[in-house]
Amino acid sequence: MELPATNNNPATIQDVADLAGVSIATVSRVVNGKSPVVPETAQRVMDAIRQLNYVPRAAARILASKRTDTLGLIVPEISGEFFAPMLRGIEAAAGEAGFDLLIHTTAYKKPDMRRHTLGEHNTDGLLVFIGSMEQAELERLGSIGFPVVFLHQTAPEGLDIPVVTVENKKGAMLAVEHLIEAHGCRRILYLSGPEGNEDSSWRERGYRLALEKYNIPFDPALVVPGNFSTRQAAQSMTETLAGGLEFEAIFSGDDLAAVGAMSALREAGLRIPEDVKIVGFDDVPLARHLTPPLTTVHAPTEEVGRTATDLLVRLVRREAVEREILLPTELTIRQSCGCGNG
Amino acid sequence: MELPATNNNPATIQDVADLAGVSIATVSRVVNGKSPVVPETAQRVMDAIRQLNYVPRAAARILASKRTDTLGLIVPEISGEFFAPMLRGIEAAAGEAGFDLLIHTTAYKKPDMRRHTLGEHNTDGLLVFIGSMEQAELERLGSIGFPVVFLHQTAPEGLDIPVVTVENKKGAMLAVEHLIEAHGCRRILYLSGPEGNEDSSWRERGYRLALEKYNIPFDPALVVPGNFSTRQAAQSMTETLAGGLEFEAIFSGDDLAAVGAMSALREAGLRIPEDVKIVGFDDVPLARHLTPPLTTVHAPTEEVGRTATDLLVRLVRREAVEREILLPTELTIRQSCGCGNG
DNA sequence: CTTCTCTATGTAAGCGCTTACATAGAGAGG
DNA sequence: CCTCTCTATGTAAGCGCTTACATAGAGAAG
Repeated sequence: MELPATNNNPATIQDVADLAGVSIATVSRVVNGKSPVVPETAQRVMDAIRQLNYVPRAAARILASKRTDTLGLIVPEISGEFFAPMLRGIEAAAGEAGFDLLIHTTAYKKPDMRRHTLGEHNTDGLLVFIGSMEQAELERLGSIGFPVVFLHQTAPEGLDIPVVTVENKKGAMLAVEHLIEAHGCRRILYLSGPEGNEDSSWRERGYRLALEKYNIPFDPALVVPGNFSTRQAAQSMTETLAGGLEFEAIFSGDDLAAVGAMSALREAGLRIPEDVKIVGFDDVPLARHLTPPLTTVHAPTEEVGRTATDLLVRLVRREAVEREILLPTELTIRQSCGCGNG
Repeated sequence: MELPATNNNPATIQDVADLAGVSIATVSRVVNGKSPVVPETAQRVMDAIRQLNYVPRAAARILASKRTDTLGLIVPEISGEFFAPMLRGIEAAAGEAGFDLLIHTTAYKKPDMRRHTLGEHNTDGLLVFIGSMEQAELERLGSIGFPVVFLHQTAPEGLDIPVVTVENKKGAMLAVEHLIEAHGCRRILYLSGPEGNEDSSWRERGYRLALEKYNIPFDPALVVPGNFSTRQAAQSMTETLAGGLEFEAIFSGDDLAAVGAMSALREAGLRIPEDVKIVGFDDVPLARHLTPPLTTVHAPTEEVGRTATDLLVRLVRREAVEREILLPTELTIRQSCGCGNG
């Protein structure tokens, strides 16, 4: 059996050029669909490419063109439920714009060994999720004008970095107001997110504003750490319950914590929503399937990913972009708040 | 304020060499920790690197060295609950071995535009999840001896590709046997995975073997499509319930489908486990927090990711590897099967 | 039939690294 | 003191592309 290529190495642009009887510049033009190339020539080149199974080496392309056609994504951890839809949005938008995606998670990494895994040397722009990059590195990137877009986090002082997030405050207000108006709750617990988390701060602010609106005094004891984590929320709630704190409802900073809280409540023999009502935030895909189905603030997570990516792509292309995009949230009423057929 | 670099472009190895008063070869040696370099020289180079904020361009490195130090991961979709732990294992193992991770999802992609997003041109090896790569491309990679490891899927005929998966059959048997032995169930429904899915086939086989063992005739009507999807399982179950099919328990091909089934059951007014018992497969993080907590076959998903990555790294280094690794599964009993304090 | 304009293609100079090979000193041994 | 070994460093040749610039024909215009 005759082999198409004489040597055993993967074909290069030169091999293709030779086989097609053209110069490598022409091959490059055909591959990139640029400049004028006569259809016949193009066809010859394409045939040669197919015959040799030619695939352009990304590294050579990048080195020569100074573009990577790759977007970087830095997240603390790809925690399932919440992140999946966002990632889907990012993937889709990046793909449509012709960019690849390099993902890097920073959780559980020893911070000493600072190999620059993602940066200007291997991406055209970076999507940075809340709390996953050092200030110093950010400033460095900012100072060289490298395209960066934040997700769910506004830029630190002095750095002009666009951000895409959701209407946290409004969503939280809607949730808490519903608990107050529709269900007459007055002692509402807030299951907060991680210390310093911006989403959580805004949501707490919305929570407080709703209380204020109905002249319900804010009680710091009712703010319980949930850490946006099922496990930690469950533990917190168990302790809180053991402590004898009284409350009629929970507004959870996110759905994952709500799941943990529900789990703890159930174990303590409390019924939802009869004994304790609960509403979450995010509306993760799973929320509707919980028992009872979780009333929660719907956040357009996939849309956030998509929007941020579009923004980044425009930034990479040096187009003008908005400095902040707030995507709308709305209350999705199911049964955990006491509504419905439950 | 004086700027460290005269030009505004990011520093290259040449700039570092100039500043440190050495040749670029020496800088390269320092950066890669190779060959003998006198400590003083190394220190001078490191100082220069720091001063210039030098970061090696990945593309140049790859082009010159023919190594990418990057592993590719191809998955159909990063569906939350199940995939997160696996990804964590992969990320961790790749990082520890000094590799970056390029992730590519194939779901929802038009198959016509076959840009080779991941391949020998930008990775040293590929981790391929079940059903996410075309046969032809696989054969091409196989023919050039490119390192590939399969996740949850055995290699097609004739291709010598190692696979890492879990003891599906054994796990399924354990689950179904438990339902039969401990709870006296005889009419057990199997909520199957996607058509042709290997995990699902093995699990069904385990299900059948367990039935056989107890002389329970297999009833094809009891195999209901769940598609490993919460939504589709819910829909399927709703239809099945409406059809009046009788059964005492459900063995769900995976936990996500179990969630959907539970949701449908609840809506139909059926109690778990009193009216219908259910056990899942995978033991996703969420399983313990469901109502009632889901009895399920625990699969070491993170370990699968880690093991597969280790295997791939060894393959990349041209070391000998096993052709198939089966990680152990075990039954995690909670309350949805009727056990426990529920 | 020139000369001018285009347009399709070729030429060649890098892009920023790695690495085989060359080379220069410094000791060691005689 | 001269030669022989080493060892630390320098030299330079690519790696496989992109792209500015050069060039060659083919018409169009005079």
